[in-house]
Amino acid sequence: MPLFPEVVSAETRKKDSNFTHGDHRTQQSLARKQLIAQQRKSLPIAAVEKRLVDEVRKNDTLIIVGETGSGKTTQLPQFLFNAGYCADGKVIGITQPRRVAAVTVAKRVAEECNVNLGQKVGYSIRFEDETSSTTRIKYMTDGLLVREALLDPFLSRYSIIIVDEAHERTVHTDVLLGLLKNVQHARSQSMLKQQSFDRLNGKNPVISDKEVKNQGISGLKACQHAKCAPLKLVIMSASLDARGFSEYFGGAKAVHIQGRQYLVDILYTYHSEPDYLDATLITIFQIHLEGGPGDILAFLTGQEEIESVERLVHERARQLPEGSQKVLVVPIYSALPSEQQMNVFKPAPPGHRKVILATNIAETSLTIPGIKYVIDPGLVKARSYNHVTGMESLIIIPISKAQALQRSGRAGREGPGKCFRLYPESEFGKLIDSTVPEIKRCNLSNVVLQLKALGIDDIIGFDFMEKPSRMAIVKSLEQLSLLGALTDDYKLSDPVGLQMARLPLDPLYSKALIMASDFKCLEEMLIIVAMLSVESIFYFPREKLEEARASRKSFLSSEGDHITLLNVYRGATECLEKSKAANIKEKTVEKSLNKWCRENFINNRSLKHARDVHSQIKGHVQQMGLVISSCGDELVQFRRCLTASFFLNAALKEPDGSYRAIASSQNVQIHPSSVLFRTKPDCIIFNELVRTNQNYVRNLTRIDPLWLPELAPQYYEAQK
DNA sequence: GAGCACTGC
Repeated sequence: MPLFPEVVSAETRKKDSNFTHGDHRTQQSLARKQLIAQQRKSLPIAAVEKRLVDEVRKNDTLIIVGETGSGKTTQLPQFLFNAGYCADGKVIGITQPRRVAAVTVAKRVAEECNVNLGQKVGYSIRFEDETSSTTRIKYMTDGLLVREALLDPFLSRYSIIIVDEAHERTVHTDVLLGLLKNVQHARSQSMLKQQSFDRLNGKNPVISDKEVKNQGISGLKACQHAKCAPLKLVIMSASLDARGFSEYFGGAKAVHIQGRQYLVDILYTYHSEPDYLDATLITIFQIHLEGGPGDILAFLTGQEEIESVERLVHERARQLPEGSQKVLVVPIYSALPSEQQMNVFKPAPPGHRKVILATNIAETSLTIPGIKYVIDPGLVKARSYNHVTGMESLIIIPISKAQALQRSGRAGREGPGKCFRLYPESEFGKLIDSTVPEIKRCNLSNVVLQLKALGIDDIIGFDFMEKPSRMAIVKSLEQLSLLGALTDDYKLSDPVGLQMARLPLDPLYSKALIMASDFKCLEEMLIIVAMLSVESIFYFPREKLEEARASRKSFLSSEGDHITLLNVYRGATECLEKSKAANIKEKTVEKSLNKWCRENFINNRSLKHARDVHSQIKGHVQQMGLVISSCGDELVQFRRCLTASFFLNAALKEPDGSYRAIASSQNVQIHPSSVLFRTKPDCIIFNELVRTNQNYVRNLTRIDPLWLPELAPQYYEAQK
């Protein structure tokens, strides 16, 4: 029996790009069209089209609870388009928490509508905009829509905004929900004003400053003249409990759509397992020896666990009786280079069972075909943030009930499956219902800065679905003040605060760019900020650790990690320029860069990302009128600039070789990944403070302690 | 001597 997932498969995507003419092709494309029509008709949501459109018409805000496979993401926007919600050139916007989802869904819907991508149906994500003036159904990431609100506070081009996967509660989703609630209110107010004004046929309606403040929206005046029709909101969630969303939107109506998911048998252990890695290993082989065909997906918490279980599986597989089915172990986690990530999609060779060892990446981000068995130890590595110390930590915690459900669902995509929970059923009852929203677990500086830029001055009074603690907000306000982004009365400062809000970066990095303009090393800082904004540039595979280390030496700077990163970026640029000069095709240029990455143990995905960030940010700073100059070999100048920018993150060496972070008085160690791990200079500036097994600082540069009072007197003079 | 997962006009 076929299963039609909401997101198109890789095979479907391939067919998109291969579209050509010709008789055979025409026949194929006709068959494909029929298949699509058939698939659409058989989706659970197809039966309730009229009812859904009616509910949207009747309710300003509608909550849709849709299970996996209901087809809500691809179908609802088309229903609403057909119901006339794009009249007058208005757009239906659908937000997704992830880029790939926005792209693949948009491609699928364009195909279903039989249009080229970027025409009626398009998508917009960071670095990629596949939309045009004719786009009416627009898929995008939620973060992008928040950014868009900075330019158009009323989101005036949208008639409807659909927030998909709202149950994931990313920071962006939560900020967006608050923002949309404001915009919806403001737009219905503006409509009322407009209507009463039309009746009175007098002058322009006037809205007082007080009202602007009440609505917490800047630029309301700008919208007075343009007729802003009311904004419809649809919040889509996969969690079974819609109450939270409904309450937040003033008792909004919630409807439920059935999904299409095969039955998954849930099995629990009798007792708690003290060693979940060993339990995972035992279960893998129990399934392998006793279970029917089908691949196994085991959820582990990180790279280290995955690598160690991988070794253990290999060892034990050797002891399997002669002639029994073999095991193919495939690891997958975010930091793994993309070529190796792709291995999870390859089917196992004949006579093999595939065992996938994954982090949370396989919970929502990747859908791996062929999974029949899921092993779930019930744990996850999660980020938490201490607002008092500014310390981030990665801790292993129990998952939520919602996560357990999501994980087990991975076994029922293509047929009935089994999920082995490595804990007793009584433990399941003790799990929290859903994961704590990210907004309660992260540094809020960026959120606060963006809200300020949107004209919302009272952050503590802002109507978040779940309010972050007062302390968290106050700390962020303090940090932004220290960076000069806020005035004495906590308003956004001009130009520094405004410029910082415009840059899609951590506020600290935005400030560093502004500083670098004064220090005449903006060229270097652009590179550093881009490199610091991405994950793990260096790749250290366990089996080639020594080679990888030797390779990093060629980029190493004794001044620290920042200049080492600078050297890597320049090395890559040099490689690109060389192959460009050789006048070869663009594809070959890319290939030679990938080869360079492989040879130098650089993660090519991270480097590509850094290059994208670099070019985007460079565009922004140029627009802002900052001068991009280089300090050349005067790297002291650059290190002084790092000091002036990151003065809040300085640490001094203690007699025992550990460090004391000056601002928070915490005892920290240099992270072993730093090039200064052995050198241990007297005074350093760092970018990250992370607690794992110990308190670690990462991404550091050696500085002269005397630079601190000289370059950040506002902080270090007051400290004395 | 060590790196959950996402994301940004």
